[in-house]
Amino acid sequence: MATTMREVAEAAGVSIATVSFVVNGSKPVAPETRRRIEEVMARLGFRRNMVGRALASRRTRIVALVYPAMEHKLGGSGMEFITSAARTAGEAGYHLVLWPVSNDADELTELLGQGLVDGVLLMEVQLEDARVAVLRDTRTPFALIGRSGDLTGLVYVDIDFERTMEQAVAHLVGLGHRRLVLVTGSQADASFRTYGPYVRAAAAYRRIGAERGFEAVIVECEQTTDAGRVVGDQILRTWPETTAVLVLNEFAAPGLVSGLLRHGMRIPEDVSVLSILTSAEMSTSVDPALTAMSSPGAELGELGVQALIRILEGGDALPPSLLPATLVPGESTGPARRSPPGR
Amino acid sequence: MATTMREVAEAAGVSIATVSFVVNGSKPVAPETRRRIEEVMARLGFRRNMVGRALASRRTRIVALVYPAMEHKLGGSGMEFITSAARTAGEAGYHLVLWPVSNDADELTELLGQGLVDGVLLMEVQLEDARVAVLRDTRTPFALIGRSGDLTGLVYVDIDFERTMEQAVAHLVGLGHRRLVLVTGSQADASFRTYGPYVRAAAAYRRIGAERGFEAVIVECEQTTDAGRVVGDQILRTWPETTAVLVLNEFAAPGLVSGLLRHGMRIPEDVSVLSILTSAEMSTSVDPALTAMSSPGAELGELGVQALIRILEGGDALPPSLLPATLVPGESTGPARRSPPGR
DNA sequence: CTGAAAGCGCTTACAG
DNA sequence: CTGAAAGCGCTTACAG
Repeated sequence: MATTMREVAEAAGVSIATVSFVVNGSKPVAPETRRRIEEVMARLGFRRNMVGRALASRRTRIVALVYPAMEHKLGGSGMEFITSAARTAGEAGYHLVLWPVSNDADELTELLGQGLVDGVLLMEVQLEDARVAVLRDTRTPFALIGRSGDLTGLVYVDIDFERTMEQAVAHLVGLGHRRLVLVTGSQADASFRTYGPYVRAAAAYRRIGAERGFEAVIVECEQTTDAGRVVGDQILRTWPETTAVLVLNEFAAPGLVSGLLRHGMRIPEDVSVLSILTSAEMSTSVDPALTAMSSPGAELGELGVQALIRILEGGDALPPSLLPATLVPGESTGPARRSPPGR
Repeated sequence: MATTMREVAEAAGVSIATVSFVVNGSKPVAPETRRRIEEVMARLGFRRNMVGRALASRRTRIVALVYPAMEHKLGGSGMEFITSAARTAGEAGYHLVLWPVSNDADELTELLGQGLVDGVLLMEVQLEDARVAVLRDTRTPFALIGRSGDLTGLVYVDIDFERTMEQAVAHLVGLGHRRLVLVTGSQADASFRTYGPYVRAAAAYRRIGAERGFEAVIVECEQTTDAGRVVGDQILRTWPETTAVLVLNEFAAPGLVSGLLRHGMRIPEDVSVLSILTSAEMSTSVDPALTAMSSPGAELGELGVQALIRILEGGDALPPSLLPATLVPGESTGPARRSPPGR
């Protein structure tokens, strides 16, 4: 059905090697010969078969996106991330396969053994991650989205938690807030125990608090609306002087807002809420619309794929990229109140 | 690095053909020979290389998920859908590549020409879709998620809009509602002009209205929170006797709720809201939590891949599957009010 | 600048 | 039941 290189070669009266040279630009070819070959290729609608090419060149130009099957910590920006990764791969002549795997290292080993992919983009990396060991042992080129504990020799892109938290705090402090609470995700669940984002954001927050001289209050909370409501409660009872809450927990943020509203708090007049690493859909679905530090999902996907392909093409490794989230104004933050909230 | 079949054959003292027979179970092999080969394979950690296999068998066992790059009509259940599709493929020994393409048919033609995939799962199909023509012309096996206009000879899975709308209406009518409004997505945008879900849901709704003897009021609305608020307004002004609203527009639903609340309506005491084809995250992020007809995202992904693989393996085509959404109780629907809403 | 040839790792008629 | 051989569609030293 599809035209092969051999057919092109015959029709152009050359060897298939020569056709290969013009297709790949891998060796100089006489202008007239090249013209003839190109004309034939266009006429026959030739496209080089990726499988033959892969077998001969020992490079499939396929990369795998490996992520935990069960969870969707990616949150609302998941599709954005994945689409961006796939498009970036496509633009570089690569393809992206999806490998939603269990945490079990064996499944990844099995998949790698099939020889289908040249490299792996590993997501949702935990501070200790068995999959990183598998990739190293099998000498599979890989890049991380997010960071594991030992960064020696690793290529990764991640969110810049330092700058993200700094901007978040600066936004609130600029509005006069001094009494803040940070709500992160729960790490009670084993798979979250060493989940980088919470750990790093909390660390950055503590540092900033120390520098600016405020107490860094941090509360953990499950990734659900209900848990968000409960935390709203808890904050009002335990730290009644709080004027602003930062939430790094996309699925709890709406609950936190409605929890505060139900207690008669006005947002942002009585309490400001700033949601960190949130998708636009989630931010605007809440009333009042959340002011948010918007997740750089698409950029992470693009940079991650670029970093991986760079390794595959033998270039110098890209330096680690850290991307801050960007502040997207909403209606949930405003000037700090001067006195205790009125009822 | 990786062990090849030839190495296994040598170590076991047989031909590579025989190794192939035991790996594939494609021909009977003497028990003792088989045992020896299996022992060697285990010892050397042999895994059959997919690329060599693909080239020789003329089947890559890779399928592509083709979807429009720019839009994310999948909404909140997008990741769920894609993950389910990838896992189902994996369980059948296939891989799933992601092809976010423009609506431009050329890009798809180009990708198909590379010979990388055995078949295509086509998403977000419009009632008239150029990509379907490309797939037919290139004789690429494919299955649809959603239906295009001409269904002759097509394999597809889709949401069962008839049953979904019937259940939705039955839920509300059971609560005493008789004055309903259906809010769908806007079709002003060209790419939505012939977007199946809106067309089919509206048609089903009209039929049900006619059967049950109520007026089928339908309003279109952009896919944003703000547009949802405006529509809330419009409904209260134009059809003040409305006691329940059905929304087939995930991103407008939160706005519709807050719009109604801002006008002093109580939900569900004054007006019930039932959100159709919504993700759990979106439903629970709203206060009050939305009663919803939950999108069968994961099931669609699974069935779509199964239908496609069935074609690839030469089995009888699966009959079209239509999956209804399932009612997930929330707090946004309740008994119809008896009199005009109080202020 | 161009070609003949080996080879990538498998599958699959064809013989025996 | 097993093997020798051709071949899938390319790439890539190696010669010339």
